[in-house]
Amino acid sequence: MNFTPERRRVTIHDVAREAGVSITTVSHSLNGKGVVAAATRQRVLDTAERLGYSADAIARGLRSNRLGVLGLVIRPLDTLDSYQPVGVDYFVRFAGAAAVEALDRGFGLMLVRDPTTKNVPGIALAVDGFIISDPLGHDPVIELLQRNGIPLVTVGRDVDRADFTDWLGLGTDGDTRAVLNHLTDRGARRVALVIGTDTNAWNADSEQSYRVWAAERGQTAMVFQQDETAGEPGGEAIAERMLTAAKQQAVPDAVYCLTGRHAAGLQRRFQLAGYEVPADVMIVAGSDSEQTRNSTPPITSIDLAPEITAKAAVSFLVRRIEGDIESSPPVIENVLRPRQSTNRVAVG
Amino acid sequence: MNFTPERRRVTIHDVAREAGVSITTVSHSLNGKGVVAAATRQRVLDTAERLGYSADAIARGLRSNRLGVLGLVIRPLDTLDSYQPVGVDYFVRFAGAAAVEALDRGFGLMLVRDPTTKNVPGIALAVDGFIISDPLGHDPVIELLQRNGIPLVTVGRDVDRADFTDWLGLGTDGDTRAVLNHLTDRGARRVALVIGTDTNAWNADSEQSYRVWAAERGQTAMVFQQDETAGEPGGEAIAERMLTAAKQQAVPDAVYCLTGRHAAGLQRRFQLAGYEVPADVMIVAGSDSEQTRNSTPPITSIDLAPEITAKAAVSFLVRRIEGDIESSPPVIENVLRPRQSTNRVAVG
DNA sequence: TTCCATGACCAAAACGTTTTGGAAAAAGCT
DNA sequence: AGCTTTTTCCAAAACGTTTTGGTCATGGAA
Repeated sequence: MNFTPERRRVTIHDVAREAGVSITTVSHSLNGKGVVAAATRQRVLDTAERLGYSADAIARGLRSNRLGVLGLVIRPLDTLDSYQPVGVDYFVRFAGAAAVEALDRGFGLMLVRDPTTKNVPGIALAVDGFIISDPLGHDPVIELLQRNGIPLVTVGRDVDRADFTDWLGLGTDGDTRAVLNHLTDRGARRVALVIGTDTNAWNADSEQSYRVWAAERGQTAMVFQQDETAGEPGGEAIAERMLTAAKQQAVPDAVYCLTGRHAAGLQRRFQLAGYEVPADVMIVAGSDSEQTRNSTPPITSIDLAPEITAKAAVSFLVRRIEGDIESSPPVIENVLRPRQSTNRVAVG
Repeated sequence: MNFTPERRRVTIHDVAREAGVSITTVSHSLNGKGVVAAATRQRVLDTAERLGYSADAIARGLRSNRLGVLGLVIRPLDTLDSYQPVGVDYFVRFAGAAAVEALDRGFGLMLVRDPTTKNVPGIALAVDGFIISDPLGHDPVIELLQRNGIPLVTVGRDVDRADFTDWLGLGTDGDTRAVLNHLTDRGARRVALVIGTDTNAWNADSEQSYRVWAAERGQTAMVFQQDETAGEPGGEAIAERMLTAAKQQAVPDAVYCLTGRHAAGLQRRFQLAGYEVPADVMIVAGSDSEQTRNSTPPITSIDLAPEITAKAAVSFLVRRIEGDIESSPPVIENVLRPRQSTNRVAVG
């Protein structure tokens, strides 16, 4: 036995007829809009309750241009081309938290892949607003949404779009300095940085902060780049390059990898070459993940707190949708989780 | 500078005016519905393209009762009350894969929390259909959706609703037998089962299959139950109970825990008591997760292949929505990943 | 009494589509 | 030519709301 019953909703007309009033009065009573006598209003409310009426979201959406749905685009997943990157729990946690927060505010949350591609459902452009996580430089998605007048908020700014200010900072500068200071506190002298290749703010700002920090200390900057999709083998490859440096002097005694997978692979390769972690080289990851938690030794990481970021993003977007032009985006605070990979006492 | 431009869409009327035809003709041309001269049709298509027209999903939804959105409710997450259960990647992968598959079929995917609760956005009941993952017994969500005539498909059946047949099997019986046979092949004599407390098909069917299997072999069934939310400590607690059994005879030499977190905790507690894994006791988990992969030793698990299940669920639901009453749900095949926790040679 | 507020309600328009039931023009047939 | 069929198009209805611009009493102020 299968159920595909007649889809007959109880409409506002039914309530109006039953309560002996016009649909206007029903609408007003339910939404507290017009002026309606208390007694009448109560009668309408009761019959609506009795009939199990609730306004059709689509019809309402058509009339009031407000669907009650937020769109979420996670750009790194678009480029990763797989939505199941094993061990990367940041985005999942982000999406889950965003969904819950949206629900709490009376919105649904729709996951959407790059809406500039063909075959994207029309509904994508009908949502009330978008959260774009980690946009690329000159991101065409932002372009498209702006052209359609759809409110949007990004998590991490578009590095090539200085005039767009509705973004939440990721606290990248603070994080980077926290990591670098943590490392030098433990005696690191030559800290290298490994970033990804996506043109997003996380990569760009981390590099920028690192270079400034290095310059302040008169240290030569050592920046390596590796594709986000390369995973642990990508980390190994970078380690390979570091180890085969021309002069032994140039081999770093601490490495800050933004992604956890690079960090895990890199640490393994260093160990294979006979380096002790943390004694000979210390490792830090910019994003906590399964790999950082479970490497041997466990890798010190920034816990990116996607739940907090997601909540903030939803709340910020909702304010924008509701016409709050002023409120400025909150600043996200992340926390450094020291683990064994940097558990070394400072050397005078 | 903030962008909240006027949200003025180009409508079907604009296209009609520009092309010098009626809106009927535009609609027909675009949807290939009526009969329209090839030349006219092309002209309409061109102007639509030129004006960047695309039909408003809401208006279309109102008229044709079809929004282009699927709803996804993951019941275990409703009971877990947190959407960020660390280490549980099954549902994230499920949601991601479902979103992608839905997109490929021209649908959006909306994450929804238990829609029977208050404060759920009206849009939830306006979607074209629902996927309910792991429904509870007599699940009120199913009840609600059926009352509203919304097509739905469940992943894992509602154990208390025999008349509802639109569900995808999880292959639980096959999985259970595969695990149990794997264990006896390696010499297990007293296999215990640890299930959760949710009244879903996974728990129920696993227990059922286990009991039948035990009866077939004349083995006394040892079934333990532990709350899903209890996590690793919950697994430790169960191990505690096993170890303090009245007679030493009753201590199992192999344990099949459905959830990875129970398995990890249980294994740790056994090791603490001086048991060697897999020599003294073998452990298997019914759901691969971070904990099973990274325990010491790594725990043999069923890889639940959420991507395949999700794809199948979406495809099944879409067929239902499109009125295909016949097609019967596909059967999911999962795979057992042997790891060190059962790496023992059989004892004659 | 006349006038003007005010309170309570409602008819109709509007939102942007799809679809129904034609109508007008063209073509074919006898 | 007269009739029927086919082709091509369109006006209007419908989907279920919200909102606009009223109408009609009622009551108080002049």
